[in-house]
Amino acid sequence: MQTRSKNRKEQIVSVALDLLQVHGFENFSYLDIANRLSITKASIHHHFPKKENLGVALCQSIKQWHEKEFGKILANRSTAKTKLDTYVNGMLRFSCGKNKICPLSSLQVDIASLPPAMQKELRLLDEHELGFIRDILVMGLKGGEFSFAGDVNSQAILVVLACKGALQYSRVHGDEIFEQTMNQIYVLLGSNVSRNVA
Amino acid sequence: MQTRSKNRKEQIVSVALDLLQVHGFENFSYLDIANRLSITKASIHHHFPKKENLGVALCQSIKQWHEKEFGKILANRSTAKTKLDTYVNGMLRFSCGKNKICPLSSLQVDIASLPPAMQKELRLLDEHELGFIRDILVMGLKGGEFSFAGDVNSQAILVVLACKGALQYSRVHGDEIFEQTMNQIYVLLGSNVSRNVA
DNA sequence: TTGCTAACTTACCTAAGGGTAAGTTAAGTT
DNA sequence: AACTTAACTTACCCTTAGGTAAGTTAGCAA
Repeated sequence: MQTRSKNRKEQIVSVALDLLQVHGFENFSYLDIANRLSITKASIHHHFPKKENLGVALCQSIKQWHEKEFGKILANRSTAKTKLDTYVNGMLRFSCGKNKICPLSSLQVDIASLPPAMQKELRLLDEHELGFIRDILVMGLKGGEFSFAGDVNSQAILVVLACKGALQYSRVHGDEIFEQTMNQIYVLLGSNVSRNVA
Repeated sequence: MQTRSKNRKEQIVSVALDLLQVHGFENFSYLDIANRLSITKASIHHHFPKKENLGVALCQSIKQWHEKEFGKILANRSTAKTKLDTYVNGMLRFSCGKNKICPLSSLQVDIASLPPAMQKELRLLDEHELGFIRDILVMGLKGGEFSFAGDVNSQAILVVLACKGALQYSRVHGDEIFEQTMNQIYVLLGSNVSRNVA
């Protein structure tokens, strides 16, 4: 038998997060988690009776992580560009190592099959992240670091979409795509680069 | 019993495409398709012995559709902006009606679980689409319609990512997000709008 | 009309998924 | 040492999934 652990719940959520980023919520099973932790399926049901419970816990865990990291980034006395960079390279790339996608993207795709409780959590998560990016963009605009046309909110959405999309794409087409796309995003945020007119 | 149909294969692929866009490849079953067509599961196995076969057929069907539509758009004597618009509103939005995402996005997310044959097809599909968008951007630059900084190829990736992402996002957060994001993309492509400097 | 072929159906098999019930055992509390 | 609690395990259940085998039937061609 296995040694018991007090933080088994966290371990389960942690493994589930990893599986979520690789296979999606509907495509991993309690058995997958159990095998990785060398415990039984039923043991996971003890901590999370239904998969929906695990799913909600998963969302909340992501939220806590977001709150912590976003807080750190915003508290730092750094430029908007640096903040964005920390988000991209410190959070996105780090947590979404090779062959992983952003957990929120993963959930979004499965939205139609997710229990309502998870849908609700996901919406909150997305909005929270979006607000964070918007804050950075506003800061960058005010400080003269960024300069772009159009609405700030729309631009924030675009930046988030593009980061996630680049991650998703690079899993299929290789890592260079990510760098390339991120560079282009920075360009569009308005570093004073010469425009590409014919 | 059901009346037999010669184009059953196409019917199956067509239903599968719909299910792919709503639930993802791993999350629909032969039974789902069978029910919609009022035939049996085994009948589908007759046409597509393994699900992988159906998956490859699905990819090829998408490819044919792409080739046809891309061809039409490029042949049209219209502006680059109009071409892009036709792609977005005529193809993406049309084929990805409410609560659907782009089939390629759907497959990308599941890439880790897909059989190699499908992975290969997916890569081809992505590259084909990317080339199409790049052609439009190049045309727009040459004609003076577009004006943006940075590399054309990177910008093409960004545009594709953003469109797909907007579709994915709007399924979770409502339809307005799509319009909003698409507008912002057009702005970034360099309509001569005043820049948003503080 | 006969006969071949392809589109089916019925009836299975096996594995895996989520989930439950009841028992076991480790560890802290009094 | 006795009691309680919570972390587990074993052993199930039911349903769905992909897949197969063998038979049936519709439709076309000779």
